[in-house]
Amino acid sequence: MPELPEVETVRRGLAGTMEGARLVAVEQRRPDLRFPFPDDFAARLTGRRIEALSRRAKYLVAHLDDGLALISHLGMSGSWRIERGPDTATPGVFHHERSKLAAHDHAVFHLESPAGEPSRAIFNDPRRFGFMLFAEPGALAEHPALSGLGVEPTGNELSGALLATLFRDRRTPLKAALLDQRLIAGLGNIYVCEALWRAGLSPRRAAGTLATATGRPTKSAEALAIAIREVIADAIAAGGSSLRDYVQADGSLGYFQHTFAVYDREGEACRKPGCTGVVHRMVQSGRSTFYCPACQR
DNA sequence: CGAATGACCTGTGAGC
DNA sequence: TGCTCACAGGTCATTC
Repeated sequence: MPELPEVETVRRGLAGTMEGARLVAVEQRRPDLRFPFPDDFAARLTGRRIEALSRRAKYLVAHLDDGLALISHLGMSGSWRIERGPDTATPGVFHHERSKLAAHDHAVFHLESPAGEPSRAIFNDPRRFGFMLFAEPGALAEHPALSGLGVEPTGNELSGALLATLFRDRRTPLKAALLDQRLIAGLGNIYVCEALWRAGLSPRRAAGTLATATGRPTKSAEALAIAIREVIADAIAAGGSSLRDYVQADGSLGYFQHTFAVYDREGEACRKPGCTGVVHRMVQSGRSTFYCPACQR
């Protein structure tokens, strides 16, 4: 499910319930996801209040009242859902066989709002590429998962000039450079394909060609910066893209997938006005790239 | 050092 | 109706 727009959509869907709520119980239903759960996972969370839920790139961060931070990643197939109202399972007794849980519900966070209303936030992940980590109090920015991340593609920071600086002298294809989380953090396969189409740039083109010999941004660099920011903003406004999994915490679907210009449209007509091209698919660094050979140069 | 490849998992859909 | 294969929104470790 998850590139930046999906994670941001999930964050917004969870924040209203999680922020300010207390964790009255935590069920860890298997020893690991992609990595083992942190030591004493449930014990360290139980009783804590969630002060804020933030996002960095594709990571969600729950900030707890003792300074501990719970970092979570959805991997490829992770999702969260909120259930409201009393838990119908036996209070205090958590069984793996409990009927209301679904397959691949790996962690259940029992919450209580400041007004005393019960709810649950449930993490589900069939492929288990997702993971959860702790950052100790005061050590969030230095956490290995976050410290190497590049610029967020959502704000003014991402400019043509910055792209020129980041990409200068790089011979790697634009597709690979844009997927590199150390440069820009939060783009994934879908939005890289879409941004390159919007900018009219070939995914094969060497990243370094967006900078002049003196490191200044080319017109293409400016176009790409704008395309990235716009496609991310459009996707967030649409609630993300739902392909195989639900995106939003209330179970509703994002609808940006209906707007795709190239992603998963192999053999279909290019949507650029006046372009008679057909969308092609190729594999770059092991991932499908969708593009229009006619208008992406 | 950078860049490419395989590994990690389960589920789904296409083709036979 | 089954079976097999390819492929899926991401990252990390290993190779060259």
